[in-house]
Amino acid sequence: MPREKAPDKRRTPKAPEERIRARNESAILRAAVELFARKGFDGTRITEIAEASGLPKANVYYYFETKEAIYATLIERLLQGWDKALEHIRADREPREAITAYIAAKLDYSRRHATESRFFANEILRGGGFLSRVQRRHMREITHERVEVVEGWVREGKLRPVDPRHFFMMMWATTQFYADFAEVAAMTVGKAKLGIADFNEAQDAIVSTILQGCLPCPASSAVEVS
Amino acid sequence: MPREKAPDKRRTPKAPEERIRARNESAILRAAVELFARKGFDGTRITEIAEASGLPKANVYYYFETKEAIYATLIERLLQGWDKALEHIRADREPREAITAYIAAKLDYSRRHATESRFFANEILRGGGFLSRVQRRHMREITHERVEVVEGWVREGKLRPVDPRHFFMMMWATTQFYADFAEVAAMTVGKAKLGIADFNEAQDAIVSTILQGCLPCPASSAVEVS
DNA sequence: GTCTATAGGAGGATAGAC
DNA sequence: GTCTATCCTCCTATAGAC
Repeated sequence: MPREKAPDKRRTPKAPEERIRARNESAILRAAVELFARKGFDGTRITEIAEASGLPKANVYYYFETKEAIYATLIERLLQGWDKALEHIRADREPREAITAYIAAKLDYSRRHATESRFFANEILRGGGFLSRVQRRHMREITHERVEVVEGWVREGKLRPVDPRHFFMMMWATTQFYADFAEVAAMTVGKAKLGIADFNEAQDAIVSTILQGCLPCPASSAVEVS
Repeated sequence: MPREKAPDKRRTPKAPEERIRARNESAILRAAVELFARKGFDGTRITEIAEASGLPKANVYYYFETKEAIYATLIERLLQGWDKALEHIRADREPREAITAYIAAKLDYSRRHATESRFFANEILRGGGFLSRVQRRHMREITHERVEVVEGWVREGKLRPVDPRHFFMMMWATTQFYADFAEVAAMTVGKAKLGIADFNEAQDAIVSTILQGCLPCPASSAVEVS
């Protein structure tokens, strides 16, 4: 059983230099996403990223060739998680459950990944020019798939005849708001900062309004299900 | 007949220098709001504003002391129009009409003043640090007034018992989306750019879903009123 | 009111010692 | 892998001629 190459310690997944690299890269990206979210690409200085990640500026350049490279890495990363919440919208689920789960998942994302959400919002405000054609295409396709699911529900009479694309955007916009416009949301609920209780209240309000708004009326008499 | 001072021409409302000033200031502000909306405060260069407004850079400094001054002027201007759409939410109106009018007005604003909307969105993403205490206070109060109107409707049983603050934000977020995330919205409806037809479709979808979602169920059988 | 010129400083990026 | 020193560009802002 003994082998001449590395005894058996396949446990340590990486060499020490690799670990340093991983740690520093992640520190840079964490700092960068925050800054890009607040000040945009052009407004963010490499010096700021360096300071916020606790590294000298030259080290940032050691790990990432340019500012664009940092930004592109973050965009790529973001889009990898893009499909997550959408997966709840599946044709084989009942609209009520699927929609409830989707809204809950998106609100949860807004709460726990507010910075990433704002980073993306900033990129869209910028005009989305950093999104590659491939990435745009991916977004379009993934969205369209889910719109078709909603269309199916409408055809089957499981949903009132509402334009699926705009219905979809309603859920999207509403949940995103709590991340991107957190200051406004906090102001509206009358607090300095949103807490988990506020997100729960938001979820109740959104889910109940949307469900009532899109489910066919006959079923709506049983709306206050547990 | 030569007279030394201008004879009787009180017609021109302003002296010629005043007119030049008005024209140039407005050109600067128009260019600036566009750039600030896309790239944020830190990301926007005075040079760009000068180029976009067709003026030499030094002239921009002649009309506005600093970049902050331009930004502050735009913020102030924006907040003056802040209350407009909210005025539809009045206690003496029926919820159905008030909500319909509010959504229509906000969507109309999103369509016709998308840049201003995006400028504001950018400021919020920035953290809202350019809003003065007075301005924040104004926003808080004006919002709270309208939330109270919705609360009143709920108490009177004219609306289902939904948290008025979150209900309010739903309308806000949904309508704002079509300005701030116009690229995403266009992608979702499958076009290169949103047209007026898309806004009309959006309005139908949002109004019908929201009304159905918030009006008490008994009344909802008559939902397809003219 | 307009515009050229420039001061004074900050930013992105790199070279090269350690 | 780390960091100092530095190049060069570009920016905000101002001075002052026209």
